[in-house]
Order: sequence, then C-alpha cells, then structure tokens
Amino acid sequence: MPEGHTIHRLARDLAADLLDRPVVASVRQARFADGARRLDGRVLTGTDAHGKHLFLQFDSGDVLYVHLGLIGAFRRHLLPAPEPSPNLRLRLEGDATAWDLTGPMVCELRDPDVVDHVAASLGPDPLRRGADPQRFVDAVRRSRKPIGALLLDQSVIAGIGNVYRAELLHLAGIDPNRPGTSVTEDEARTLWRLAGEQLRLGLKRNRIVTVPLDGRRLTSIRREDSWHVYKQERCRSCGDQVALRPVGNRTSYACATCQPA
DNA sequence: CGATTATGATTAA
DNA sequence: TAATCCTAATCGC
Repeated sequence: MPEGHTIHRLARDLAADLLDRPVVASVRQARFADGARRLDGRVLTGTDAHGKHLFLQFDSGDVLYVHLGLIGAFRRHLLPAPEPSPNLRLRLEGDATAWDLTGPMVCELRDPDVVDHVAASLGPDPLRRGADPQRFVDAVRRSRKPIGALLLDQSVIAGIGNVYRAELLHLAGIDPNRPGTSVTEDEARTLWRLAGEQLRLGLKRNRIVTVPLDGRRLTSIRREDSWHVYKQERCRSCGDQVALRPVGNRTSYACATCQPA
C-alpha cells in the first residue's frame, strides 16, 4: 500500500517505536543477512522520508535505504512477535514492538549521502516542509506528456502513485490525457494543493480515503468505497461510467463527465 | 490450490 | 513495448 503517505507514516512510526535504543535485527532470507548482522545492536538515530523513499539512520553511520515498490510492506507487531514470513527481509525489534520488512524493491545499507542523492533526483514532495510548488507547476506546464503520466513521474512530484493520481485528477476535474502544456497555472497549483491535502490526510489516517466522510467513522468505510474513480465502475460523484485506460504505463481511471477532455 | 492482482520502478529489446 | 523483480491477499475451481 505504498504511496508517499505510507512512507512518511513509516518514518514517523518507526522512530516512535525504535529511536535511541539498540535494535535487534534479524532476517530469514539470506540475501540481507550481512546487512542485518551489521544493524544488530545498533541504535536508530533518525528516520526520513522523501517521496516513496525511506531512510533509517543508525549510530554506526550506516543509512538503511528502503523502497517498498509495489508489494513491499513494513508491518508492526507487538512483542512477542509472531513467527515471521519465510520471505522476511529484515526484522527490527525494539522494546515493545517488532517491524517486519517484506518484499521491498530496495533494502540496502548505504553511506549517509544517499539521502541527498535520492532527494536530488526527485521533484518536490508535498509532505516535506519547504517543498517548492513552482518546480512542480513549471515541470508540468513545460511537458507535452499527459498530466496523468506527469503525476506518476517522481522527478515531477514525489510521492504520488496510482490511487492518488486518479483521485487528484478527479478532484481537480482534469482529464488524465491532457498534455502538461495545456494545464493552466491555476490548475497546476490546484493539483499541488490537493496533493498536499490528500497526502496529509492519508498520512494522518494511514490510509487513502478521498471521499468525504460526512460524519461517518473511517472504520465504517469499506476499502472499495474509499475513492471516487479509482477501481470504481461508476463515478462516486456523478454516477457515470468510469473509463479505464493505460496512461503512463499504469491503468488510469477517470470520469468523462467530471473530467472533460 | 493455482491463478490473478496490486497503492512501483528499472532494464532490456 | 515487454520483461523483470518482489510478496500476500483474494478469487474461482
């Protein structure tokens, strides 16, 4: 479930559980055995998130660089933690909790400069203080690529994935296929604002829910009812058929009525 | 129990 | 454009 909100939430939650005390690091897969050995008994000194990239800093000077990719997960367990999955890449165990990492696209011990290197490759991240919206606006309006592809391009805006792409464009009333050059300054600014609002909500809730709650409890909303157009047959705003088609290598969901061409 | 799918991204052809 | 990597939940039989 990793879009930018998930990664920022992990940075926060991992720090809350594991900071400033030695961790117990273990693995089941052989591929990260050396890494776990190096982390075992070290102290987590800080965490950081840039877009979908997660960084854990240790007192050894090592930075654990994690990217969850499509199927990666970092799951929290109360101690005593259950038997881990055979696919466990890394378990970080603190005083009261264990965090199990499975299926990450990237899990590496790196020098601290990896943070700046990765950050330099990314567009502005709406969840980071000091992010420059104009960088996003200009990158969009300079490109002929469809806005639906630009929102997934991490060098244009960091942290947006396929759910937020569909939902932000729907909230903004913008057709995913419109070229960036046709997006007005106002529209681009609106997309940035909505991205910040929705990512912050997602961070707070640890879940993507873009539909209005209207007084309902979050827990009463089923997953499949959480969005306006993403994975919907009909638009949750107007009831019209949702059009599916690939934009920028991923399935794009849009309502032709709410998001006219 | 096998097939399918997924909120990601890079590399090869 | 296609193939590839990585895991787990879900669905149909």
